[in-house]
Amino acid sequence: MIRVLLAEDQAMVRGALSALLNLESDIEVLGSACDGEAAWRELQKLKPDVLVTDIEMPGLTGLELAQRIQRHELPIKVIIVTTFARPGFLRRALDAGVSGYLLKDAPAENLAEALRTVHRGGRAIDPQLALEAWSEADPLNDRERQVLRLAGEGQSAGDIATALNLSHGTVRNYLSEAIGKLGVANRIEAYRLARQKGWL
Amino acid sequence: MIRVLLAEDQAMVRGALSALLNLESDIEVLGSACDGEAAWRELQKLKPDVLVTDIEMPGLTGLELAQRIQRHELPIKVIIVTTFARPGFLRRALDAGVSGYLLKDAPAENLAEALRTVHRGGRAIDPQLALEAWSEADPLNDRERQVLRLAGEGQSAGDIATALNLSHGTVRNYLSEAIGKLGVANRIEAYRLARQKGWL
DNA sequence: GCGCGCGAGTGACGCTTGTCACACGCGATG
DNA sequence: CATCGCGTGTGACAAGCGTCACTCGCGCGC
Repeated sequence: MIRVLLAEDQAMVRGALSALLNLESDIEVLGSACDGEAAWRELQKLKPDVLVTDIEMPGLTGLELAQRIQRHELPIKVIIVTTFARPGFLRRALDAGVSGYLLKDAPAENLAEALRTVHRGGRAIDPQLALEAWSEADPLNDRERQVLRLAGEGQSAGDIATALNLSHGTVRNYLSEAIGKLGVANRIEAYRLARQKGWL
Repeated sequence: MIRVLLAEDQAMVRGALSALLNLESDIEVLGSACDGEAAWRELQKLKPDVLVTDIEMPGLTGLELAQRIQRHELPIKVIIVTTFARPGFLRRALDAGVSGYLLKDAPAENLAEALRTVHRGGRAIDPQLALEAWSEADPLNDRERQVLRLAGEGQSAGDIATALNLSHGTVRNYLSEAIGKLGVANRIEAYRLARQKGWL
């Protein structure tokens, strides 16, 4: 019997996934949580074999949750199930020691299958995403990331400078750098591209 | 027996919802589709009582699908199930004659309940969203919307002008209008705000 | 100690944006 | 018919943006 905890912020999807897994005779859904912190508490109480978690959740994200499990060396496998086919996310997930990474685009049967594979000690990584993940590294450095994030929220160079205690000119230099590295024409495209790749 | 067709682009969520609904003894999932066009074809073949559809799907969106059903006066109720609590979306959905509008944030039991209500001829609208929907009207006109959409993709005034067969100055006038109406400082914020409200 | 790279800042250049006042044509309304 | 509103276009201006060449200081390796 594979004992599973489910973390997913959208209640309807959570309920539906739970129904889906409970159809399997060798899988038991112990419980579910609507955010990372709740999942962390349940985790310690219920001690499941596998945690199935989304990435985007209020408060603690699925990636941070996986990191925390790794740091505490808990004997719990992690499977990430997410909407986002962002190579950067998969990379960070692997660094956090997760055993599975599936897309919500994948057929529903894959989930139970992945659970079994992981429970047996294997790994279940979306194959085409795995390729992309190693093909392209994040070219941005920390400053460029910070600046780009704020620029994407509509802040001007001046605003960003104040927020980061930099000079207005330096901010524009970083933005220019980022735009150049990403091969796009302006900050908006740069933000969109970086975000889509999961570099944020 | 309530006969249901499911339209949802994310295969895993689709499978999970299907499993969820099939647990109910009075509900039968006839089939499912992964985009709007596929749903439209299935609809005519299977003639379900109720269509449960997401909004964001490749090609034809759930809203457009609902409009099409309304125009053809098909005897099929529509329930929208979406991630987005955007007042503008609900508004457009109601204009398209849908009977239900649920958020994926809502508890999973609500879906079956909503299906029954709608099948009985009632309506199932997320209550708190219903309030917001009438509080704020979309201040943008068609041109402003088009221009803002393209601006949000990083296109310059010149690019947008070419795309819409307008002059470069006119595009800037529209953008300025939109920025003013939304009370923000630049195109990026304008895009974000409009998008969040569902005015897009 | 010297040079090197790197983070940060400066100043200048030309282009893009955001704003505004104004003009034109056209359909609706009086 | 005159007039209004509306969509569109123009021209001008200031501010912001993207780029580049250059500077300064600091830590690191040789």
